[in-house]
Amino acid sequence: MLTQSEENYLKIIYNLSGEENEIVSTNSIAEAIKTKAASATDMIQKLNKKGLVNYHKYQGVSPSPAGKKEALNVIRKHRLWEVFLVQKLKFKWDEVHEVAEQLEHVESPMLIEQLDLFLGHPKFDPHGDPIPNVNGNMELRPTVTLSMLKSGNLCRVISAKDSTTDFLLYLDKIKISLGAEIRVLDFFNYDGSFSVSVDKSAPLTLSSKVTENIYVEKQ
Amino acid sequence: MLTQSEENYLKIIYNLSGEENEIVSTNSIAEAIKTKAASATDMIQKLNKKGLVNYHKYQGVSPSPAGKKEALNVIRKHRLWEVFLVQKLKFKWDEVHEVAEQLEHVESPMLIEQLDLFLGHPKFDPHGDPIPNVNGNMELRPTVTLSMLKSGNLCRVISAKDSTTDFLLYLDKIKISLGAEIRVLDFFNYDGSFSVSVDKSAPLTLSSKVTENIYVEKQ
DNA sequence: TTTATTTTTTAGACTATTCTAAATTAATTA
DNA sequence: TAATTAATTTAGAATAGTCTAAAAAATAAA
Repeated sequence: MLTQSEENYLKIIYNLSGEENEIVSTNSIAEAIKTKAASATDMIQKLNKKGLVNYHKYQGVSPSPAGKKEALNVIRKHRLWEVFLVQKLKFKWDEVHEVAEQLEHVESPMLIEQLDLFLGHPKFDPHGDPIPNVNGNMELRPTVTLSMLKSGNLCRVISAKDSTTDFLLYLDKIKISLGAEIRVLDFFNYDGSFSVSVDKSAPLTLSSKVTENIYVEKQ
Repeated sequence: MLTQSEENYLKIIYNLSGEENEIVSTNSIAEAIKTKAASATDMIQKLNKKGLVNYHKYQGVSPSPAGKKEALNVIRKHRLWEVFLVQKLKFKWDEVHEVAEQLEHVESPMLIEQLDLFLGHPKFDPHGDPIPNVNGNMELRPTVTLSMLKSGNLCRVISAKDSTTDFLLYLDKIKISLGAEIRVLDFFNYDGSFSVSVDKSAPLTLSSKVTENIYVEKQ
């Protein structure tokens, strides 16, 4: 069993390390976790003793396979909770992080599996980050925007490419929320605008600037 | 801001103290929290310094108004999460406690208000315990059982009077879950059995033993 | 009411985490 | 390559919570 602090360090080391398992500096970890380098060193050494990171004094750290597995589990929990907060509890996309930081440390495999089921096994969080499955596997970030679809296509909203408050508020106003189902009704070549129906609503016109900034999953 | 440990102590002191604000012994607190009396004394003194309990050496403790308020907030969170776990994530009524013990410490007033809204402002948890509102006010435990209703009455399931696994499994089997809407279709004087419709299902016959053990809220 | 028992508190130690300040190593620059 | 700067680690202290063992107070029993 890992402590909250250990989980946080592992998650951040994994995130900073990236796909290529690059070596991460003590300072970058300390900065990301908002603590001092000395504290980071202490924890790194603790994680090293537990076999969760690869560490060589003064050289930096990278996650070990075991540490990567733990990190992915925390990330899975974090992102599932973010989906829950946005889709079910109507949080704005920029309000979820702090709460998800707490929820991710709740320990109960059953809780997470049931939450995943309840949310319909989402593949991305509200920021478009992929959600690892129980085995730690996940998809690549979404690449299909609403603007790429044709008349008649049906899709589901994954996230916003532009995550400025202005844009999120606009989406909120026109009732386009994460998980919403959008049908493309028409496309106007003249200005690139779309006519769509959101969750079976009356037709709505969206400018090309808007459709280019909405990531969707084709149905 | 209170620590998790402080919240746990306050909750337990409040629970042991009861409606009458009785004085609670150090030993009973230690036992309830599964720790040693010496540890309980330490924490009691800490809470006393913070003005959250009334304490006199060797005499025992009781919650102060401020401590009571904090305790009720934790209890509110605990019970709302229990409802969520049972109603939305399909936990069995005896599986929720451990997870709710963790979730209750997540700090975010917005989270709890939105959760409350999402659940439809439930007044009782799956064990029939009342859920305090934001001001700490709550109803008395439910007293109306399904057996007290008449033909045509509509009600919502609050909890089970009998919480043995056997009974809970039976309820599960016949699809009577917490929050389910039950309409009384008919009553048979001969054996006291009821014909009911659960969530608009086809008629179902329930023995008097069953209807007497289901707490409901009349609609 | 004195003695025995139980309860509660204190004292001192231990773990986990964090911090500051100093020491050490690595990297950069002149 | 030597000196300077930056990054990292160690040493030692602080806080929060817990524990065991011993002391003190309250309660029960003889």
